[in-house]
This record gives sequence, structure tokens and C-alpha cells, in this order.
Amino acid sequence: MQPSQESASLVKRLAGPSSGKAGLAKDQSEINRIIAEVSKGSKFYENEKKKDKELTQRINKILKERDDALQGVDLRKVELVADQLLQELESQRDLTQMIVHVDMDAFYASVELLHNPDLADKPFAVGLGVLTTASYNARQYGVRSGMATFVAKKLCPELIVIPNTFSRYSDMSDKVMDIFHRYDPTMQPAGCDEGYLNITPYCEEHCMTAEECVQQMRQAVFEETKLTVSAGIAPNKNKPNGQFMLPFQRQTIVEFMHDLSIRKIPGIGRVNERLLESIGVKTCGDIFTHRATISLMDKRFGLRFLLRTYLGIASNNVQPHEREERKSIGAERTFSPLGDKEKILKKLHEVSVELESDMKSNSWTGRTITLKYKLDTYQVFTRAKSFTRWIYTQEDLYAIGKELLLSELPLKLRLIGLRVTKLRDLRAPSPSAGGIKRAKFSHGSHELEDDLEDQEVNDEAMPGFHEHDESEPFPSQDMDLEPEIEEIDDPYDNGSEQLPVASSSTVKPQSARAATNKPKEEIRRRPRSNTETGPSVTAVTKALPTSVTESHDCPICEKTLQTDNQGLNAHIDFCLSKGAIRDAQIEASSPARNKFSKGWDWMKPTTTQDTKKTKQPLVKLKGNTKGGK
DNA sequence: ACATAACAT
DNA sequence: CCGTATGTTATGT
Repeated sequence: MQPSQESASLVKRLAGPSSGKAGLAKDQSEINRIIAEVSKGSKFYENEKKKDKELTQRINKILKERDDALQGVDLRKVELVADQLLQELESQRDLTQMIVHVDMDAFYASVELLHNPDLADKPFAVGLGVLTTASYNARQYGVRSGMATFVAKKLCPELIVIPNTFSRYSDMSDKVMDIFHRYDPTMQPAGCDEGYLNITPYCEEHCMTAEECVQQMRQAVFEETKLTVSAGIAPNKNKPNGQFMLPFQRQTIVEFMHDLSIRKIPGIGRVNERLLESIGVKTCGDIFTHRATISLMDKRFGLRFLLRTYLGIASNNVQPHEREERKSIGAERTFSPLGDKEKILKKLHEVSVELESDMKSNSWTGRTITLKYKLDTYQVFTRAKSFTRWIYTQEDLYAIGKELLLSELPLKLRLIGLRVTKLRDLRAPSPSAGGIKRAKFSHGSHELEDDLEDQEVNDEAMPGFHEHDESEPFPSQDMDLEPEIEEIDDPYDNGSEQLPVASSSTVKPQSARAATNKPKEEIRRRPRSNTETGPSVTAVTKALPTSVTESHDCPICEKTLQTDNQGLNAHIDFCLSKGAIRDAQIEASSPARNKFSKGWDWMKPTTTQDTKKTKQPLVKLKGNTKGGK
């Protein structure tokens, strides 16, 4: 392909998502050059290169599609359709709510600075192999979060790197969030260092303007924590320690959006940015220009979503975090490439131990286990297996993971991980007719898991501890109005909101082994059938001795049952579903816990699909609907 | 309904 | 000498 264009996108890719922000001590192109130079030759680099090439191919395909779609079409007519939708969306605009997006400035770095004032004004960053935050000073050198440490050091040799101390961030985060809650009890935290508030009620009660309110709030945060926070009232923010208010007027908002890079829109990442760019959409304003194309390729790009973006209309429903419904829990770790089976298994063991511990702490159990591994080439693969019974012991996790792993094995890995999904909270009162969660837009489709799935809200450690990049090293004048399209909109509409997110394409080697040892030619693979005598199934079944005696102790109620596996499983389902577990645990006090972790060898796989197929490239952006389907 | 990959934060 | 955790979706079986 065009070498120039390709390397350009690659360089950009390497530079990371936070590049391109002004105010640097070094020239951005110089920074990119250094990054590329330092990265070159590494396996990581090669992998990025490959991914970049694949993306380029996807783009070419999209362009072809577009050209076909455009054939003999009356653009005017297509535009009219889009315009009509625009009008409809416009009519839903709600300018009455004052939404604020608050974001701590360089959170981790700021906290570390409080802990060690000597760091003031010095270029430092937080993180280990990969940086999670860079101080403002360090940013001047092009150092960014998400950047490999060694690359950062090349950019800034004097860079001081500090390891993360999550407990500190967590404590600080709690304090700050508490303050936010004073202004909006139903605020919605978004990660540990930011959140959304609807201060409309507060302002009314206190006869304040939004700006006064936010000013006061930020002041409070600073006084009580010595941390600064930036806030955007309306769709954007400005930092550090800044505050920005976008007038609540349609025209102002649309104008603001006009030159905003689409990359700033939540949900549009690196890939979608490039896909959209390929059809001429770089800024939100471009959306209108190309509305006909987008309309014709609605399935790919999500017309509705983009038009809303263009209009600067997003959800304003800040209502509390109704979430708290964990969908998965997992653990993984990276290490220097390992080829030795025993050593790899040892890593897997570590992971299983950690995962069990994590699951135990909140009484999670799950029905499907996914093994994840990354080759030394950085290619990632996952292999999953589902069970009828709930899994949560280290023994089971390890056994299942091992099973999945062994059939892949002759590999050189640099990461191994396990994840459990189809979760259920053992402590939860159980199913109960509650229906607490999915009372939304159930389209009757997938409702079948309701039987087993019914965990309730659960406490849990702070999720996603990550600091996304912020804007500028320098305040004001720089106008780095980071959007946070978070504004105006009606609470109801969202029915069919489309959030463009690219999906796969790559003609990937389905087999890691093939990927390692061979080009990508003979990537054939005999599907390991599951239903039949699939090796995996049989293997697992064997590996985990099925009922030998016909007597089992129920891990829930501890009763000894004279029954086979089926019977035991049925009984356990009963215990779990009736919420009897809670009572049982109370009765049995703590000892029950221990019994719990005694390998259940009756688990049995229900499925084991091994999709070693060649996926078909097919670019497309899909729509993301809020509650619906 | 399930498994996998890709994407995003 | 380029991480970790979690969620979502598209796709094919």
C-alpha cells in the first residue's frame, strides 16, 4: 500500500491516543519520530504494524462499499432523509438540565505529588511498564499515559517513574466523590477520577448559577483535598483546574461541535476515527457534510448516533449509577515470554489463585470460563467453556484453564489470564420475582438466562483504575476544550441510538499455533466438536472425575445427598435459587466457606465450541443501543 | 445460546 | 523493552 500513508497512520498509532495535543516542549513530529525510532523492530511494533495494515485493508473495503452504494443514487434524496432525522432529533433537544462533567487533573500524579512534594515541577509519571499518568511537566516532553516506560524515558531521560499506589488513589477518590455528592446525590461516578452531575436541582435550591455552583464545588475539593478538578458545564471541559461553560443555546452548541474532532466523542476510538476519516469525517461538522454517505452506510456507521453527535445532543440522564451489575471477573498477568509448559502452567496457577480470591471476596460464581493468552508476538486469543454448574474454586478454575490451554500449547506466551462470566452473586437474595434489573426494553429475545441469572447489586472494589489522558499541560488560553459531549437531550429518546464501534474483519489466524509457526496460509483447523467426542469435552470430563460414589455433600446446605451428579446439580440449583444459601451460611457460620473451596468435581461442560474458523473480514460499525436489544 | 475477536474506556 | 480489568458488539455456529 502507499508506504507513506501507511507509515503515517502507524506513527500516529504508536504515538498513542493522547498525542496531538499541543503545548509541548518538543515538537510533536519530533516526538513521533522518536517514538517510532525507539519502537522499531520490536515484536510489539511488528504487531502494531500488522494491525495497522489490516485496518488499512478494511478501509479500502469500506471505500469500495461506499462507491457501490453511491452508484446511481440521488444524493439529494438521501440527504433529505437524513435531514428529516436531524429535525426529529433536534426536536428532542433538552436544554433545561445543567450537566457537569468533573475530572480530576492528572489524578494519580496529583495524589503522588501530595505524598511527595519534592516532585513538584519535575517531570514524573506514575506506572510500571506502562504509564498511567504523566505529570504536566512530563507531558511537555510528549510523555503520556498509556505510553511504555522505556519510550517515555527516551523522550525525557530525567523522567521520574513512580509505581502506582492504588490504595491512595482510592482513598482520595472517595473523599472527592463525597464532595461531589453534596451537589448531586445521584451523581454518576465514571471511573475513580471523574463523574457526571446534574446540578439543576442544587442550583435551584441555592439560587445559584451553574458556574457559581461548580466554582464552589471545585473550591471545596481543593480545600479539602488539595486536589484540583476541572469541570465542563455542558458538553466540554477545560483543564487543568479549569472550568468551562457552554451556553445553553442550540446554535452555540452546534457551533462548538463543528470543529470538534470525532475522536473526542466517547465511543469513537482509534479505529473508528480512521474509518470515519476515510469517508471524509474528521470533525463533528463533517458529519453533516457526509450525511448522505453515512445514511447509505447506516449499518456501518450509525446514522442516528452520528447525527446526534453532530447536533451536540447526548444523554442528559445523569441519574445515579444504576449499574453495579458485574458481568465478568477475571485476572491475568504478563511475563517475559515463556515456552515451557510447566512454567506456563505455573503462571496459570497463579492466576487461578488470584481469581479465586477475588471471586471469594464478593461471593461471585460463574458459569463460563474464558482463557486468554497472548503470544510473544502480541497476538491475543481466547478460549472459553461453559458449564451448567457454578464455578469458583481455584481448583476448578485452574483445571478448566489448563484444559483449555493444553490443547493449544506448543506456544510461546507472554500473558495468561482467566475470566469468569455468566456471573451470579452467591450472597444475593437470589432470583426472587424481583426483576430488578432487566425491566427495561426486554424484547423478549434473550430472556432465558433469567433463571440462573439474577445477581443483585454488589459492592466491589473500584473498577477500572485508569487515568485517561487529559488535555493540556497549560491552562486557559490554549482552548483545549475537551468535549465531553454530555449534555442536552431528552431522557427518553435514546430508543435507537447508534454508537459506532467497529467490529472485526481481519482474516486472523485462528490458531495460535498456526500464527506462530506458519504464515497465514494453512490456517485450517479441524473444529474440535463439542457435542460429539470433542477432545476438550472428553478431556475435561475425564480430568475432573465425575461421580464415582453416588453420595455428595451439597456445598450450600452441607447436606449429604444420595444422588448422582445430575441430582446433586439439581439440588444445588435449588439451594442457590431459593436463596437458601444465605440461611445456610448463617447457620453453618463461617466453616461453610471452607467447604466451599473443596473442588467440586461434578462440574460438567455443556459446551465447548472451538471456533477455529476463519473469520471473514467485514468492516462495519455497529449500532449500540442503550437499553434495547 | 455460545464462542471468539475486536473495540473502547 | 508496551499492562490490567471490564464492558459491548458483531459474527458465525
